[in-house]
Amino acid sequence: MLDIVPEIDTSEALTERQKAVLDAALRLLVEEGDQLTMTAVARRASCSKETLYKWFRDRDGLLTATVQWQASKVRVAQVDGKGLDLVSLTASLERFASDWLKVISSDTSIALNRVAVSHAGSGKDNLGAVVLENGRFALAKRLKPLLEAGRQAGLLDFADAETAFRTFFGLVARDVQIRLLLGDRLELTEAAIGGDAARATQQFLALFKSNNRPQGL
Amino acid sequence: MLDIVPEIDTSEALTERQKAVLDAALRLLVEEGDQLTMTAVARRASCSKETLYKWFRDRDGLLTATVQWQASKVRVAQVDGKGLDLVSLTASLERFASDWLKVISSDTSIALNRVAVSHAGSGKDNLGAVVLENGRFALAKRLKPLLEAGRQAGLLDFADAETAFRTFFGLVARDVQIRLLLGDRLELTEAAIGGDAARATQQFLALFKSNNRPQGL
DNA sequence: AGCGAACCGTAACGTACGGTACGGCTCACC
DNA sequence: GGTGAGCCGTACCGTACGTTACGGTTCGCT
Repeated sequence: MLDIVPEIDTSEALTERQKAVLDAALRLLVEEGDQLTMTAVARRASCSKETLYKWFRDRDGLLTATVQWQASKVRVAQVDGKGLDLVSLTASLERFASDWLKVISSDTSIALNRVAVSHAGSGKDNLGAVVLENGRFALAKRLKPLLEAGRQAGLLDFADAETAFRTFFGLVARDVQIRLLLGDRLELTEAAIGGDAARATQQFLALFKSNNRPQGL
Repeated sequence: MLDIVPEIDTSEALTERQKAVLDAALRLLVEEGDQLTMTAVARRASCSKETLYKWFRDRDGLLTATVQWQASKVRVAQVDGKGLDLVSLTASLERFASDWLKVISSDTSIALNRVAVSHAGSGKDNLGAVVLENGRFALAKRLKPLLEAGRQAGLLDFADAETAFRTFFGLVARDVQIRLLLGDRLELTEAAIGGDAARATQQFLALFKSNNRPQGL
């Protein structure tokens, strides 16, 4: 009995019950690491495996839905470029840096990235793409308008917003994400994150501030 | 029949046959992704599973030995700080950056990091620690003397070598490693790597060159 | 030549897990 | 009150894989 299974509605239209199931999957993923078996999810969510398969088609569908459900909950600040000056630009950049560090150092992000990395190693890479789309690329989409606004306002000087973004990304994240993914203990206190965000922002401005461009670039 | 199994000699004293087995495991890991089953390794290496278990105790031991075997083959350039001037410092930094980009973008590194990340998610994190030790921390151990020499020579100005290293790391790697681990196609040509290494080095020097320190740091 | 250790090939075992089937319960709707 | 859809709990199936066991073969050593 082969049936044409409709595409899972990956972005929205989740019932409250389904959200609760995905929350349970999320909690399980964070707590138990890779032990995200269908049986465990069903038990944790107090639902049947049959329901999981009906709602999410298969294990991959459940994982994808879980990642997207988490992504829909995490939204970093969005800013507009109205009346931008150096002070507000600096504050916005620091905010972005701080938000991003908080995200990538959260247990949830670590767990989701781990499962996505594992998944990317085994053929179909949809999960990794979803994580990237909702993580690094979503951040770029939100940060680039700010960078462009900074350039329009004559505060920043760069040739390519993508390149500028990647430099900012590197200055902020450094070795944090890979170390956390590899299991390195590296607790980031609120204060440490604030300091790192300020440092990365100052370094970024030092490299890209208008009329203050360092030689050799 | 319980036997006291001696600790696996994790660093050296591998017979040629054992090295050949680890090479086979490495090739399999790169080609087949996470399908590194004991059966597949035995078949690929033309040895018996019994031998695998005798030599490496269990699957974790085999993975660990494989990682260390690969690490023993990859050695980035080491430099000494004799007669250091800005030109040679720049060249050395570029060399480090280029080597590191080549390493993290290699199929082998990606495969090993993937399996280590997966492993870190499931309890015992030894593999992740081994990868970090032979990757990011080994790089730091080799780069820091150069940075210190640069400071001694009055070329660089920084308070903490670790912090300076992490900034360099961020400027070089940016989002490359996480994107590759998550399955993003991102082929780095030889030329692109060279350009990135030069850019990262210039940015690093702009931030840390002596008497040229940007304001706000 | 004879012996024993090491190793190969393969079969077998136990278990874990993805996926399916089914009986029973709840509840909205007629 | 009847009915049917949706869901829970659980048993079940097939398979993949880690690990062990074992017979046969090679090979160095005496």
